[in-house]
Amino acid sequence: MNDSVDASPLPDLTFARTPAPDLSAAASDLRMATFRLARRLRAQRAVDTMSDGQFAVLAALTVHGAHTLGQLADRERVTAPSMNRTVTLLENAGYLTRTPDEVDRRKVTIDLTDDGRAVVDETVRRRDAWLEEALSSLAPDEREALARAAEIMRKMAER
Amino acid sequence: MNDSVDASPLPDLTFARTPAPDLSAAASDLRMATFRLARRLRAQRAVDTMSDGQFAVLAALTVHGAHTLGQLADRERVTAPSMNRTVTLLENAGYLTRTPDEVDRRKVTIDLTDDGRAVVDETVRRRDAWLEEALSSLAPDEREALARAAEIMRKMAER
DNA sequence: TATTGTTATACTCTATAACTATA
DNA sequence: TATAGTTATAGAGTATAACAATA
Repeated sequence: MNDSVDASPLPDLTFARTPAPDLSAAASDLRMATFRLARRLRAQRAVDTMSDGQFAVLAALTVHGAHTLGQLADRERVTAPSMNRTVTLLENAGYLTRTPDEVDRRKVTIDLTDDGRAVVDETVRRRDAWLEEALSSLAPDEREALARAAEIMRKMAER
Repeated sequence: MNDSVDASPLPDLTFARTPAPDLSAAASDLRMATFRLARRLRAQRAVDTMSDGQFAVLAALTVHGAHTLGQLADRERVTAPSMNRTVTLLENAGYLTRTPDEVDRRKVTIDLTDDGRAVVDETVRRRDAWLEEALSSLAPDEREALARAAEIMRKMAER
């Protein structure tokens, strides 16, 4: 276990707020709810010996296709040596492959193996299975409220 | 900088889902929205050289008061030696104090210093300030939808 | 003996600096 | 010279095992 799945990296802080009572209470509530649900979701994973950072690489390859090392490092906002290490671990585990670029021989193309794809699929399946179960036990109008909120939250996150 | 503030530990995966189209699409949307907003919020912090794990300790002390080492380790789901190391770093940085327990002299009481409290306050202030700003630019009915959703999300996270 | 905290040691993930190969 | 990737090295965070002090 390399990863405290249900720990609290960012605890949900309930504080008395001072300015603009309506908005600030809403902000605190939304912050707490977001962190708690994210933590709960993060606890669902397919290979629980895999770190978030490793899984993020597999997921990026799934969503955006093959990358060079530098592209992966940029996307995940880590340095090239850090990404290199992560990629090496994933390569050794059989989840991805490194292939020299035929055109520019300084580059390597990194892509998922079938096993790597399976890990991503299974993790996503577990997370959404848990969420679907939770959603199915809600009232229809509650589900609708969440659907609406999800759209707004994504818009906010893009600010 | 010890911490990739805006990296993507758990990328937002958009997949074609197979079963129960309504619920599964809703689940994917909510998962994505939750992770994105959480990531965006996490990027707001007072001391950007402080890890999430260190901040979590300060926040726990703020919310729940003084702890023994064992209590902190249990709360954050790490081992006692790990927590001991984190506490030592925070103690050296001047954010908390260790005091031997007068009654049971095996124990130590760990509590915030004024500096530690200031870090927590400032981080929470920044996060909520960002959120308040974002909320204030929404339509009133959107804010209402988020408020309702926050309540439901908290309920779901407790499952 | 059991509990609480600490130290010893090791492995992962991160970084910066230096190096190799290629453009 | 500049770029892409890698290797060398070090610090932070995690763990398990062993130890010291106290109950």
